[in-house]
Amino acid sequence: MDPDERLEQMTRVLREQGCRLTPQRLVMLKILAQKALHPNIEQIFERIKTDFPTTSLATIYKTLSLLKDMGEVLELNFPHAGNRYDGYQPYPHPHVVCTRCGQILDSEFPAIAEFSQELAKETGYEITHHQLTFFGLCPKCRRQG
Amino acid sequence: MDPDERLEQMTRVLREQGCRLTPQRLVMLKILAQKALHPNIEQIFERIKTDFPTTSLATIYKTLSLLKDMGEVLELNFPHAGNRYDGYQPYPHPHVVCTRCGQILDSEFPAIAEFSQELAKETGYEITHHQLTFFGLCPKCRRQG
DNA sequence: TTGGCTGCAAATATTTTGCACTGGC
DNA sequence: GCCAGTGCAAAATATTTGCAGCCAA
Repeated sequence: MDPDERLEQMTRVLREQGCRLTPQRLVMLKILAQKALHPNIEQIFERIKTDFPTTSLATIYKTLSLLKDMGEVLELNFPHAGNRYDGYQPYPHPHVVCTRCGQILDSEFPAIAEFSQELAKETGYEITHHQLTFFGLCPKCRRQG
Repeated sequence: MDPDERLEQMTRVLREQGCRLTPQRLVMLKILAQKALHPNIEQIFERIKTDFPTTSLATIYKTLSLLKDMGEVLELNFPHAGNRYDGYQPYPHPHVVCTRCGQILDSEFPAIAEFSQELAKETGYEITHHQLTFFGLCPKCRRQG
């Protein structure tokens, strides 16, 4: 899917849920719909402030929380790179994180879905989602010692 | 391995690294060496305070940081259950977390080691560790709606 | 004996909350 | 015009740092 398509999809869902599409939110959705960006709160904040200088962090937090609850944004918890957000692929998929520079790659590992089902059967848990992250050094940071 | 064995192992490593084994640390190691406990900072703090009421959180944080750096404790980052710590199995392994009550199960998924190597080859990353977590409801919380 | 460890307090960092005002629908 | 959304400030959390005194080795 194209990021523009995804943006349109997100705006549609927001409207359908009876949420308002403020200009601030539109900028935010544009950022989140980008492919392979994985921005953190601060990056979203800085970007929105270029268009709307009075925007507050609280608004970012509130809207992210809304989008998370609607399943339109995936929150990624990376101890080395802070929380990141992905609205382009808002479903679980593996990530590779550079613990030095914070670069993030997307990946996929189909076998995990099957394992998740086995695990649910084994443990009696109702498993709703998962998070798989690989940590290490990206090629660039490896070269820099 | 037995938790007692693991405890002995941890104390040995600490000594070998030239670190001091204070009574506070011994209590802390005993907690961390337990199997399937996965305590958070607060739980460690409360437990140590029963023996040493003047213990401060800063000490807990400092010692945990030390143990993490030595690879003797694994830090688990769970958005729903706060950071947890595992000194019994201080190497990556999957966890199943109940998002309601915070219960945590250990698991294992051997296929992931192979995938990690493939990923390293594919991406050029030097992958050092990973974290795989499944989120959902435990049997008990499922029954409670 | 002594340098790492502890504990207190203060500084940081991060996220949440309350509330009056604003503007999308 | 209504009420969800915004923005400011303050509060609540979470983690780190500095330093004086203590004690395990």
